[in-house]
Amino acid sequence: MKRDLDIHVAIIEDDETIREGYAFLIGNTDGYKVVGTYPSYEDAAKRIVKDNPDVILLDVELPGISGIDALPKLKKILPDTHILILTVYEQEMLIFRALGSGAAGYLTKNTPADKIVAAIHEVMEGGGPMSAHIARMVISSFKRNESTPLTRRETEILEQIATGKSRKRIAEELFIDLETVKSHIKNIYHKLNVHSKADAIKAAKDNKFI
Amino acid sequence: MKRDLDIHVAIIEDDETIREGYAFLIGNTDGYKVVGTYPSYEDAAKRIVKDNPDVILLDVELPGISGIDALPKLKKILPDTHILILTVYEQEMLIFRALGSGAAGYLTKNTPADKIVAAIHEVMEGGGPMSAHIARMVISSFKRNESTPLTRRETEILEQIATGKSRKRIAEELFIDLETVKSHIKNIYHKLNVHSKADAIKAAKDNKFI
DNA sequence: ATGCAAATCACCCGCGAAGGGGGAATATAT
DNA sequence: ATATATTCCCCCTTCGCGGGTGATTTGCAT
Repeated sequence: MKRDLDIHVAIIEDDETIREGYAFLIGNTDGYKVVGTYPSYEDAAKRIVKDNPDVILLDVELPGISGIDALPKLKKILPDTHILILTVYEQEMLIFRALGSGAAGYLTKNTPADKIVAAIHEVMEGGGPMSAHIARMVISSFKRNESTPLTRRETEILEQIATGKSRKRIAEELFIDLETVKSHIKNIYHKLNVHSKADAIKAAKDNKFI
Repeated sequence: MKRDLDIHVAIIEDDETIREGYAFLIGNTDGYKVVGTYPSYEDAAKRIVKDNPDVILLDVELPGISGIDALPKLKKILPDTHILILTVYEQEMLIFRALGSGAAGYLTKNTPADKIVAAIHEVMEGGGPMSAHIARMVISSFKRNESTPLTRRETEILEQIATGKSRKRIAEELFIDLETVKSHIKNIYHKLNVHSKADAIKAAKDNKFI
């Protein structure tokens, strides 16, 4: 029984077996209705607006335009539709690009069918479903390196430098003398073994000191 | 039956009812052993190293030293122990501070008991369990504003500026003339209505253009 | 109490970078 | 065709940046 209260789901996935498998599973779950399945972004573009899904399951490895590149385009034509990435890839770059482009969640393809249905529900409730390993990568992207060679003040000043502020402005905002700031910066450069703002920022970011 | 193969769990939580409730639930789950329960960080500090838990459930609202401040201290004395934050608060600042200090996951207290046990297991398997709403906040922290007034090239150059690179260096790395970079920066400043690097970076970051 | 690290301030130098004004020639879409 | 993006060119002044060498004070730990 399909009703209008159902969550409308669309699937963009090139592998027919997987695509129809998901469609069958989701379509036969109470409360869900599959309004469209497409083998590529190009195919989806033609019909997805009038199919008007609430949630799109999007594969990243698609022929033609990749899922990652399709994501911002889909968000543009369907701004209120939630997009769930579904992929075998767990590369950091892909994950962060997808999330930056407005993906609502990121699942790996080994996710069991019931978990995918649960994820769709979670997305509709304002959640952000992620596979365990993905969540770990996302969390560790926040983690700072606690064994920094920099002192508290040095770290603080380096953070200010990273916002593009001049030494003078940093001095004013920290209520210390310009010479003090210069002194700290010199010490930072020595510790990080660099000779410029840009290199210090890069070194610090690479090592998660800031 | 408690064995050495069990996952050793410690609980730091000031509310005795909640603390003992969790301890009972986890302790009576096969495969888990509660090795310590403490009402505060100060109490935990005395015994937690020899109790040597695999996972700590950490409340944020503790008397004395808060859970957030306790987190880096705990990571220092037990570097290989996973810490799960358990709280009623869903403030962005708290969440990101906790994750930045090395929390392995972040659960809200309305999480059902079986989900908490599942989260502990997930942590041990290298996952990063989060409550749905938390995960959403974490994900949206990555999301860029797609309606930027800046062109692609301008965004690209502004990103380079935000890394502290000089205009000359940016020109070299993008294989364009210094004058072109200057031109782009002038346009960026006009569009963002600012008159300095620092203000441009701030404006762009506030609006998630970069 | 003594010692060390952290944080503060001082004055030197040379050079390049930053910010702002003007204009103009090519793409590249739509 | 027209707009926008991207590229390049010239002018100008001010100020910031990187580096050298030093001193002082504060606070924490042994």
